[in-house]
Amino acid sequence: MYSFSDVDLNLDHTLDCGQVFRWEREDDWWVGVVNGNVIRARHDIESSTVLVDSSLPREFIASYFRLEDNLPLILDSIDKDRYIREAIQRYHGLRLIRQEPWECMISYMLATASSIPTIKMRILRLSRMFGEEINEGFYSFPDATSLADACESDLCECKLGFRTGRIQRAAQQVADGEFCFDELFEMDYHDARVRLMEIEGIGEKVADCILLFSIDKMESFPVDTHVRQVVEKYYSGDEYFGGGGSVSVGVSVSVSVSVGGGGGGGGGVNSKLNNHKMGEWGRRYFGEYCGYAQEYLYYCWRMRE
DNA sequence: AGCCAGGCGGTCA
DNA sequence: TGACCGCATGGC
Repeated sequence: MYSFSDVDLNLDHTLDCGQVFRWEREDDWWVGVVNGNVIRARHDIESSTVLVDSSLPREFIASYFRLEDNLPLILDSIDKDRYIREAIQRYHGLRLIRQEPWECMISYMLATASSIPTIKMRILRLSRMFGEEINEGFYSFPDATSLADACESDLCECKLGFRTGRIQRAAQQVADGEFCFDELFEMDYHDARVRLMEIEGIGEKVADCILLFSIDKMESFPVDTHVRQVVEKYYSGDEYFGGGGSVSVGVSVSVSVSVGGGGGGGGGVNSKLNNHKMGEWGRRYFGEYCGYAQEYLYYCWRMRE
């Protein structure tokens, strides 16, 4: 049992916000399957610490929850307006999680045009069918070889819909070594994104999720239907779409993005951005930690009412 | 019954 | 480039 004291980590927000799919809350404990292990975690209110029950090394747990991220600094750097500030205040302690890249890739390929409960169900079925049983009722996420070699009828039982073929072909590329995740860590955000999008079934949104949640690219800003809605609602005014992104904060933004295209400084840039342009806007507006901004906005929007 | 869900790939103008 | 469509499945 590990004890982490004085950490800005809210398990409820972090594990419920929709970035991970293999955690469930059971009374006071969060129970999840991570890298082939069952992990239990809960807050101890009295001592204001996070307790983690796991046979994995303590350093792994700290890395998984990204405890090395300087959350106050990050949140301060994305605190650009009253909308994001509301989300930051309401869900303070939400941290990005450092997922295993292979599992993250398949999970978000499965997430296309699906609700979160449906995604969780698909991953559960895949794990039960092709993973290893850890404890009673808990199954590891299947490795690439298992999915690459899966027979068609078994895979079809997992009800992945039109994603079935994509998943198996991606698994074959990973199993063959034709696709290597290690290379992505060496690339910058844009190059790694292009590389991921060479895989059938990975577009801009899925690539951004993989980069943000498993490849340490916090300058990634995934635009899905929810983010599209929240940006259209709160950020449609000209004041958010003018030139020069950085307002305050001593963090220099090194994310180079060309939004212009035509017209230069003309107004009306905000009219009906497509998903691609909205991603570019998000990266420029929120800066190098825009991935955190995206996640706070996403969760806040999903929890409205 | 019809629409939406952490979209993508293809086509057509 | 922009708009539209089909793609399986499940929840409301």
